[in-house]
Amino acid sequence: MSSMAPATTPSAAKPSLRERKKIKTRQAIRSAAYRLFDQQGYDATTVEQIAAAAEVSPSTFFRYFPTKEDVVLTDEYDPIMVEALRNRPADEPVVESLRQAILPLLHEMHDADREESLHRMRLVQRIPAIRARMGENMAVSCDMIVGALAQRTGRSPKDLELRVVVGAVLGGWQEAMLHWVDTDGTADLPELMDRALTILAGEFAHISRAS
Amino acid sequence: MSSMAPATTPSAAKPSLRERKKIKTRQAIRSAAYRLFDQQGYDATTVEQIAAAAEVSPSTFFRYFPTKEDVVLTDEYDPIMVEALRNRPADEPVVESLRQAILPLLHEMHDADREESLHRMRLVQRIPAIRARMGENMAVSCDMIVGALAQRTGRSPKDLELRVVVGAVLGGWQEAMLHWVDTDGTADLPELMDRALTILAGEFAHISRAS
DNA sequence: CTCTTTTTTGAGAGTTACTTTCATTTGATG
DNA sequence: CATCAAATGAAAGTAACTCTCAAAAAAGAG
Repeated sequence: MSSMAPATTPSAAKPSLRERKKIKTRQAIRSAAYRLFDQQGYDATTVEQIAAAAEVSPSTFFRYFPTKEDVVLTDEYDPIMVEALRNRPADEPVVESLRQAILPLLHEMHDADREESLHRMRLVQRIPAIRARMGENMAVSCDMIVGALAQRTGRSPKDLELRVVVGAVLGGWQEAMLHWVDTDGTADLPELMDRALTILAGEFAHISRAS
Repeated sequence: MSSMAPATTPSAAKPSLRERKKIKTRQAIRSAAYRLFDQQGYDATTVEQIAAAAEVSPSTFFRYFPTKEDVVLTDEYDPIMVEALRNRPADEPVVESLRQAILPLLHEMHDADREESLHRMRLVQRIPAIRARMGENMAVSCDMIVGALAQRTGRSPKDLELRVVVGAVLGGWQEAMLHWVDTDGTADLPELMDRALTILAGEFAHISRAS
């Protein structure tokens, strides 16, 4: 999902020297950026400063991150999520599949990167530009998830039901994450998300049709 | 909600000459912008071109629209929505209040501005920068709606249930609108949204707890 | 109508994110 | 070592957005 974690080396096999250098540079840029964001704020920090602090040229910065926002929002979980969704039984209800795909991800994130995730979500909450990009990532994730589910269930990717359900779950998810930030990360994130889904079940159960 | 319509003169009483001029300028800029977007695409159109086509200076452009994206995304419906939510009975279920507040808005939009809404949503769908801003507006709307509902029901604005439900409804709403664009606006938007809510009710009804 | 006050506008210069190009370096490979 | 491909840096360019200040236009009072 949007704005999760910056990949804790996803099972590296045998990185060549070049790869290792690339990874190191990437992380050097990122941590320099976070340091500066903390010191002077996001907007007040220019890309040139980040590049200088990481000891690379500005052009190198943009080679690693297409935009300044991408330093914060790099989503490495979408493919995992799509894969998880593909492997669910074809006749499982959509929401249940989503739950089963999301919760393990949250657990992994919670165990491995809690501090950094919190840091990142705080920026998402505070900086409009980042919130905006988060929204875009959301839309992209939504498309991918809908695509995966459509394929699995043989429906069209334009199917109203699919899209609405996925959109709703992601919308609820985002709010759950923001709530988590509001509590300063004291709550248990996966448990929070589980609760969120239960809430939705309770709320929507009474709706039929009206107008 | 985010990215709806550019206000069809919301019950104008007696605009002074100054006001009238302002409105005219605003619309001149907007229609010039839409014309150019159609001709050359959004990204290829610079603010200077828009200003020139509308016969104002670039500085004037930015006085009317803080960013280029705001030409497309100007939300005049949030206050109406909040007002509608305040006037609902205090013990009404949250989702029902949302439905009752949203549907009339969609009807109004559908009757008054269908063509322009469609035009706008097409840009939302196609242009990443606009989609991003749409996401941000979404978040802002979400906050406002949560705030209104929190006040009405005496809950905290940080209340998990409230936030998750509102987030989910807005997420579903957005997808419904995008679906509407996919059908080229042939569907009836309010009916679509009503259907979306019904779908959610059906989907979430089966969830309880697991893990 | 005239003078004063306030608002709107335009011109221009400045900042910064982001792009593009090209020459140089540096790690990989036979 | 020699050759090839990839990573880097320097530098110039674009366009969105900001800021300042002075001119023009409207509102209001005498």
